[in-house]
Amino acid sequence: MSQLPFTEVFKGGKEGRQYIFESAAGVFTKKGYHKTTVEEIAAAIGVSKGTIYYYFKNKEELYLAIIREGIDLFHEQLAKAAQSPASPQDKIRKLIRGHFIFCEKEKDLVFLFLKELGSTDFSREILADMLAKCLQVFRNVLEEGIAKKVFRPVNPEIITSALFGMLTITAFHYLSYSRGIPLEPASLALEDIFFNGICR
Amino acid sequence: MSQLPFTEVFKGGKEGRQYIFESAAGVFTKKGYHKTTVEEIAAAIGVSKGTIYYYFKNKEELYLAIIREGIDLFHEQLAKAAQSPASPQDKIRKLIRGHFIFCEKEKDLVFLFLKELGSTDFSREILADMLAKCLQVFRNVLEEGIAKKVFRPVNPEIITSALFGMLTITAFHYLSYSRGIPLEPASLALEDIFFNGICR
Amino acid sequence: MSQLPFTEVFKGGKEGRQYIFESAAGVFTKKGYHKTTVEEIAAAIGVSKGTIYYYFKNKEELYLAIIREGIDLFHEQLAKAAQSPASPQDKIRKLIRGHFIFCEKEKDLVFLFLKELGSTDFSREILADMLAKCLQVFRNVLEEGIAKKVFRPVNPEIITSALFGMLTITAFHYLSYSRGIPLEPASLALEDIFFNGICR
Amino acid sequence: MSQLPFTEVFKGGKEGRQYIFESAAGVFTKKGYHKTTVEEIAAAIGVSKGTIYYYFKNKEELYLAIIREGIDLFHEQLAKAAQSPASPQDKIRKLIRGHFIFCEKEKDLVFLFLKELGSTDFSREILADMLAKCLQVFRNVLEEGIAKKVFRPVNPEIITSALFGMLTITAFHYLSYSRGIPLEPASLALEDIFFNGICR
DNA sequence: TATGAATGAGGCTTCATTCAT
DNA sequence: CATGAATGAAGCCTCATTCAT
Repeated sequence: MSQLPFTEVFKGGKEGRQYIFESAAGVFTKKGYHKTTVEEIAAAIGVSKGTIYYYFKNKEELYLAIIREGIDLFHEQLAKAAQSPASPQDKIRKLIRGHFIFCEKEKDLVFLFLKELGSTDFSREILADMLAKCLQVFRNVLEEGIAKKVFRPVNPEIITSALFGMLTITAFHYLSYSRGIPLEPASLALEDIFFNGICR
Repeated sequence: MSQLPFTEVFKGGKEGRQYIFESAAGVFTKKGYHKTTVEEIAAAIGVSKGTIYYYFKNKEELYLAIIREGIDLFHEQLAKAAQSPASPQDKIRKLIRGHFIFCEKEKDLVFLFLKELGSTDFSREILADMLAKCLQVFRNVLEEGIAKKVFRPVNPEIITSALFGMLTITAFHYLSYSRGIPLEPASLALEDIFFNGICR
Repeated sequence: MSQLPFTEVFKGGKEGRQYIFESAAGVFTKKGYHKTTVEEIAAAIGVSKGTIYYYFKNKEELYLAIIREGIDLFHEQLAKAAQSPASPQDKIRKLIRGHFIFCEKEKDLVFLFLKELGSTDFSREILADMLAKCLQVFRNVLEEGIAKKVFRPVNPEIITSALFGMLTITAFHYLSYSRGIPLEPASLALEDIFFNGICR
Repeated sequence: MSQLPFTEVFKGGKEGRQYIFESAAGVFTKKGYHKTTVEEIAAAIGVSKGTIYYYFKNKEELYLAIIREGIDLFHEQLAKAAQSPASPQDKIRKLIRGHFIFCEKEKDLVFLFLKELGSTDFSREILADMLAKCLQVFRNVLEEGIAKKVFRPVNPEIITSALFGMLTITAFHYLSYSRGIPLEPASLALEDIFFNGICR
């Protein structure tokens, strides 16, 4: 049974619900929500179908729990990058690298997120969470830089989503072709553009 | 650009095409691929279920046709913006506005695209199409600007996806909260950042 | 495929819904609601499971339709007996015989009704219908007799349910042991008791 | 009369028995046999699911035990009413009141009985018990009255079920609309009809 | 004696797809 | 060209029952 990287975050006895939770994530990310059957999840974990329903109300609840957990993990990584007592620029640099590293490591999860972004199914409020929580980390750094006058007084909402979009889509661009993200060149290029712009 | 088979049946020409988009695409977007039934699509278009299968091999082909058609439409808009005999900077400006205008107008399609981006289902090669065709428009302008030395010699692949991501995620950010995109402020802000960067 | 007697009431082409309706009744009455599977119904009719759902929203709707129809049939029989231009006593006599005849002929249906009487499942309002509509027929005759002073001025609500109970439970008593109802003796005995009482 | 195995566990004796009735029987009655889960019963009683299976072979046996116990309780009440050294008429009067009082007090059980009456499931022989044991009480009184020539020489089988039906359905009529049974008026009315008939 | 985690058979329902008309 | 009745495979979920502790 494959373990997703991000499952490492759960330490201690993998009892019941937790155990299912982690294993199911792998299956869901590999095949997507609809193509994954509860039977497959059960088989992958090595328990019976009934056991899934003993711990989770239904397939959807299990799925949402995984999404939510993944977002928390992502947020955690970003927050860590932004917490250092560095300059705003350096924080941005760390966020860029942290973002790429997370995307590379949790590729499956990232695809899952992207799918949910456009979803009208049920996880729209999850999306709100994600944009709210994770974008906020970027925004805080931006606003700090503006306050410290190292950044120009831009509209923080717009520029936050712009920065986040640069990173996300670039990461996705590489990942979707199963190429690795060229961590240093890409990070440097995006820093450069974001800080200095493309014009001479 | 391919015409959907029964486009002409309904009012003919452009109108028929619009008709299809506003019905089938709308339904798919509102409920997602899996939650949308062929029956609903048929009802939305105003034909019977059998008719769908008369023109399309199956649900998936219909869906892909819509995606493809939407991408074509998007590409068309971008290409138009890039064709003008303007400076690279002005072309970028036009692309930014064109991107936002399209996203605002074809909101449903945009959500559909996003959903597909993360898909493991079947439309991965569609995604390739999209990124290839549409990103190429941006890339051509970038490379033109670099060649003309109005832009710095950046890595075109990375910066193209960065620019595209800025636009896409910003548009999505506004649309997902059902706010309209603030066309002029957002366009100006993104131009400014992309051209000049955030640092003083 | 067995035909319930009461299905004779439906003349004309047994199309779709009607056809399923009638055949399903037989299966339901033989095994009861819960022990009857949709698969069995489909098999009994000779159609596929999907066809059931093409015509009925779900198992329950199919069942309720059958119950409702049966009650209507019962009410119809009673109403006919009460419509004759006879004396109240004669109408009572006819109602008694009509009740017994119906119970004998539609034994399966009667058991179905009884089961529903005590049900808390979903058909409680059906029960209300039944008691309201069918008891009303008895009550009208009673009140007519009271008005014409051939009956004593009893409480119509109580005596109606009493008369109805005499008939129903007596019929049930015989049917539940798979004995036929002794039509004439039983009818005469109940008439006699109801009209004259047991005391000398 | 059998004691439910774990009756004594809970408060012991009569109270324990009441406890069982008010919990298990109550749950069964509120939701019906099939819609009641063993888990709910266990929760209502305040034990774990396993405990149910420690004392009862399966759900059905538990259910039948409750039915049987209820019938015993009912029979007990009737027998008490019929044991007094009163006249046959007075015994009938007492049976009528006893019947109503029981129905009012054990409303849940009565609904349960009614449901079983129409059942094709498994408790058909329970029904036989009930009709046999309880009807016999009425019948004994009737035959005593006939022998003593205070009642006319009617067919005891038919008239027993008739009397029983009058009471049962009238009680049910009131209970099913959640109205209380009007004890005195209803008792008097049924006595009157049963003794004297409706005709002048 | 009591528990509750685990099971797995079985039921209901959905819906993409076909095909005779 | 167009229909819509009919299908049946496939999936989700329930819940009575078991058993190790």
